[in-house]
Amino acid sequence: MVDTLETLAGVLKEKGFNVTHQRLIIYRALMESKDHPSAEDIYNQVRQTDPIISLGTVYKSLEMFENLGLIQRVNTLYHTARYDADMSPHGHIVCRKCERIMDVFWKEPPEFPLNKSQKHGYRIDGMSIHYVGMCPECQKKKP
Amino acid sequence: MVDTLETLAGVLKEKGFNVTHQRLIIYRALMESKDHPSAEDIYNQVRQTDPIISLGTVYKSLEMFENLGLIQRVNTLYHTARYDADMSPHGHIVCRKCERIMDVFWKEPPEFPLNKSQKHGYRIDGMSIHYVGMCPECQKKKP
DNA sequence: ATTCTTGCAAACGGTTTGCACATAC
DNA sequence: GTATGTGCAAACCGTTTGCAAGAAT
Repeated sequence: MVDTLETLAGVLKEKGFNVTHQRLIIYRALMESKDHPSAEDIYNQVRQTDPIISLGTVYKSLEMFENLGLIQRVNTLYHTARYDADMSPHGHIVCRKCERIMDVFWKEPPEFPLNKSQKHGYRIDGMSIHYVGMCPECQKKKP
Repeated sequence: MVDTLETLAGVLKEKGFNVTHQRLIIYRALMESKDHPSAEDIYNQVRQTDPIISLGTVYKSLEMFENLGLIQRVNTLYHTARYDADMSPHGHIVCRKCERIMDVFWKEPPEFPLNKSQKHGYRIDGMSIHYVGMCPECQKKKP
């Protein structure tokens, strides 16, 4: 996560990309969100202040931020991609019913280094830990 | 993973589902595959012996097997769902370029019990560990 | 002035759905 | 004979793409 929008602007400039109003508000919406929103969630959020922004722009900006390593997509088993501006090491718990996602933090983030044979020749760039379960609200509902 | 197709038939009967030719060959195709195929991969495989099977049936059967806990969907960040008949605890390495998936086994499969505050009230049903990287073939290609 | 970016709308692709016919039991 | 499952095709929906108009530098 970039600490401030000024830092985002710095990264964009440094890489030769323009600093646009849309990129700033999209990044801010994700940074201020705590519930791992989808592209459409972000779109609905930013539309409140910029009613003519397009969903396509949201997708293009999110893809760019991800390529720059500023945000991550969260791994779920479901149809819709979810995003997270928090790049510190942490896991996720996903509700199998409503797909709500919560963060899991550890005092010491777990590490699972792989040995040579486990790597199968891959270069490893990252690791994620992911729990599946049911959130408190969905546990109360009838099946 | 169910050891044999006879066991699959047993599970289906026990739950009140019919044992059909299609379900048997779909499960077998997945069980015998080592590369975490997509629904369409499985469809192309079973079509070789049963040319009039439909892709819809493949999807419906896979969903049923997943609900019965006989197979799992593999967590990738990409558009297409991938399936695995191996239900023993293991992780996956996914190539960010070609999306090839390899298994990761440990002598002692890692466990990460969560404490009360980490669970956020969720009931936890499972955990998965997931590496992102680049496979040997894609490392050789130019970007 | 030039390059990059946006908004729009159509296209795309994996998945789901509805239903008449077929199959398992 | 009845309930369940299949094949087919259309619908669905999140995402991507192409391009003319607009904004950033």
